[in-house]
Amino acid sequence: MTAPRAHRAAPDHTHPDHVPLLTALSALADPVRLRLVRELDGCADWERTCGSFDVPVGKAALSHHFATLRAAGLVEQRDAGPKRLNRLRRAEFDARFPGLLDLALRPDPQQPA
Amino acid sequence: MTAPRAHRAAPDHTHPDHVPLLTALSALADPVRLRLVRELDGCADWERTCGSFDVPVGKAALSHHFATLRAAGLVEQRDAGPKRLNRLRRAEFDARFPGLLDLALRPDPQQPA
DNA sequence: CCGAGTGTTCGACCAGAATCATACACTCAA
DNA sequence: TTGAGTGTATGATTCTGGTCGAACACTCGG
Repeated sequence: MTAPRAHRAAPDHTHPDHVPLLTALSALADPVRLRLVRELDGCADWERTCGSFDVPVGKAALSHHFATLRAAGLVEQRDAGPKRLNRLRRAEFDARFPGLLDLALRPDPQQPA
Repeated sequence: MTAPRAHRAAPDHTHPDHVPLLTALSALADPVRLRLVRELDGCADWERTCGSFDVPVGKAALSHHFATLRAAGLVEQRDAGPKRLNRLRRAEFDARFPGLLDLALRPDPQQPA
């Protein structure tokens, strides 16, 4: 009857509405996180697990980056078994910071990477 | 006849078009620089000298912040006697990063400062 | 009840950025 | 030519943030 009880602590999210501008800018001003956001943008919601991203850092750092993205209101996470699925908060984040996400996702002419 | 020769090295600028996205975001993701940009926005071009800004840092740090802003294509400087006048590169920067400057200048509901 | 897979937490380390105090360079006016 | 005003450069210090390795927690399938 009841939904499956969560034995694992749910990740703490911050809604974009409550995110300071400096936090949002800092979150995006990192090459690894920018790459995560961009890669996430190419996929459907709840499609990607944390470990499925092609970034040159270890598990620990990756986990930390996702925590930063959650705190900045950029990413939402949901537990699915042992994995954790991700979703880019496009609409909410864009409502709080109009145009910023578009800017981050647009290919950068000055960044050949 | 000739224009007054520059005895002082002219500050090195970077046009917004040549600024990587990460550089622009990092430049704005700092409380002091954000304040400089905002304060500069309230004034006419070439109106403010470097020392005329109300920020809680010493001269050296302030000079460094202006160098960062120049490198990010956000600010242009011109020598005027012993002083150095500043101008916010609104149009050029907005053309390169549409909406970003507006976002930085908009009052932040989550930042009571 | 294990064991593999996934992600987090902890501690430490390191690189880069921000800051300061000091010294320096330049410009203008007296 | 001197002095006040303005900004930069240098070196040292401090602090923040990104990173890793290892240990831990949780889930699911055998």
